[in-house]
Amino acid sequence: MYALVDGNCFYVSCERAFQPCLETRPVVVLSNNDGCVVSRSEEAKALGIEMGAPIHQLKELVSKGKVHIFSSNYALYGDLSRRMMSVLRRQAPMVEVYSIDEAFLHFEGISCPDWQALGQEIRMEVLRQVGIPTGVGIAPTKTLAKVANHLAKKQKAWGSVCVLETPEQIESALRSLPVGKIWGIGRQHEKLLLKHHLRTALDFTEAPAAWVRQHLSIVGARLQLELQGQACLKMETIIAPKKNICTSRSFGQMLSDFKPVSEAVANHAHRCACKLREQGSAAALITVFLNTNRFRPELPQYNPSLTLSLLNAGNSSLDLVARAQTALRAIWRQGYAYKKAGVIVSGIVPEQEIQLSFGADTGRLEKQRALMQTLDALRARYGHDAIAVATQGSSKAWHLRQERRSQRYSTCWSEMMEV
DNA sequence: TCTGGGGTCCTAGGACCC
DNA sequence: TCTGGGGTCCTAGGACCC
Repeated sequence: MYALVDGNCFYVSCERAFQPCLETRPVVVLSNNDGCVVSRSEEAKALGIEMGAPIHQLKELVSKGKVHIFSSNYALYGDLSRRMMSVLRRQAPMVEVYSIDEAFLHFEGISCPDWQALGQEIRMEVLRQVGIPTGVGIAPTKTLAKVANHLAKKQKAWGSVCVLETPEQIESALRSLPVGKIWGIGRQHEKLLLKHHLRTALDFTEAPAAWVRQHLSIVGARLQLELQGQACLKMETIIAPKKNICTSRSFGQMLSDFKPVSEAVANHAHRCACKLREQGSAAALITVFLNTNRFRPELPQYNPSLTLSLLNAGNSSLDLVARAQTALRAIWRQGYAYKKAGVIVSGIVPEQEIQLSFGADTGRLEKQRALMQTLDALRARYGHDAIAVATQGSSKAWHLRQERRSQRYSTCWSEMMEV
């Protein structure tokens, strides 16, 4: 059996873990730049606040003090996520961390007389040790565990745990689930399935396999088998290195001058280089892109991007920042109000397998590697911003809005809660 | 006042090889 | 009457996920 455990409105629950007085209040957490709603408490949903709603649509509720608002605090959420995962690792022989707030547990070869009780125990353990309420779905395949988890959240009477074990339980669950709610069926496929009168997960499960294969590709075929109880999706317990890495941010305000945009791009390139070194990779390609504000169609729009190759695949912050600056200068046009910039690195290879160009300056590359090791050691000891490439600047004109961030209670000495 | 930031996988089609 | 039969690699675009 597989279990899917996920944190209820995870970011909101992280905030509540340190401010229990918000337990029964409407609470939302905003995206980066305090842009739109990315997490809502049940009470906030009841007020009609939609997922993804831009904050300016909430102004009335906010001014009347009807909803508590937080900027996102990824240091806090990341840390509570790690703690939640470590509790889960003690509950099951095999754990796959699927996202910041979800994990699959696999009980291979284990027969349990009472899955419902086990689910409750897992729930209580996470709640007791981390303070995060969760929902638990247990079933014979990952996709069915997702279905069970969905039902666990909907049916409060089940105590946030739902077990689908017998064919009767599975069939009745699938009958109650709209086809678009299946994990792996998105908007486009939902539209197609509805057009062919497949309205519930059960309809989809019983559709002719050849038809599914033809219209929804191998992915849909697997999905169907999973819903029929045949496990096709494996547990992925080792984290594979990323094949693309992107760092991008909207600016706190629109920017028309080169300098602050160039500082932002330098910061993003440096972050990409750090992420590459963290996973022991190097990149052969770097892309820089800019966006004007797409929500202001009356302003001139310009959304350029340029990909450059590196002479040798690398992960040095200095090299990547320099190459990103070259790309930025090539696409930069004066006269636009820019809203966002980003850097993507791709063509990723393991650090030890870099194919050097003919006549590469290996002495210099060796020096750069040593320098980056020192830089990373300083960052580890004194914080991410302890040392920077000069091009990153210090004006911070491009920085995010973040007006309502809570304290980094669990990762920062100076922000620890005092009792 | 004023809309986020990441990722993956699959397929079709073009270009190439013998 | 009527034009072979295999392959690989790369990329763009579309679908999906959190």
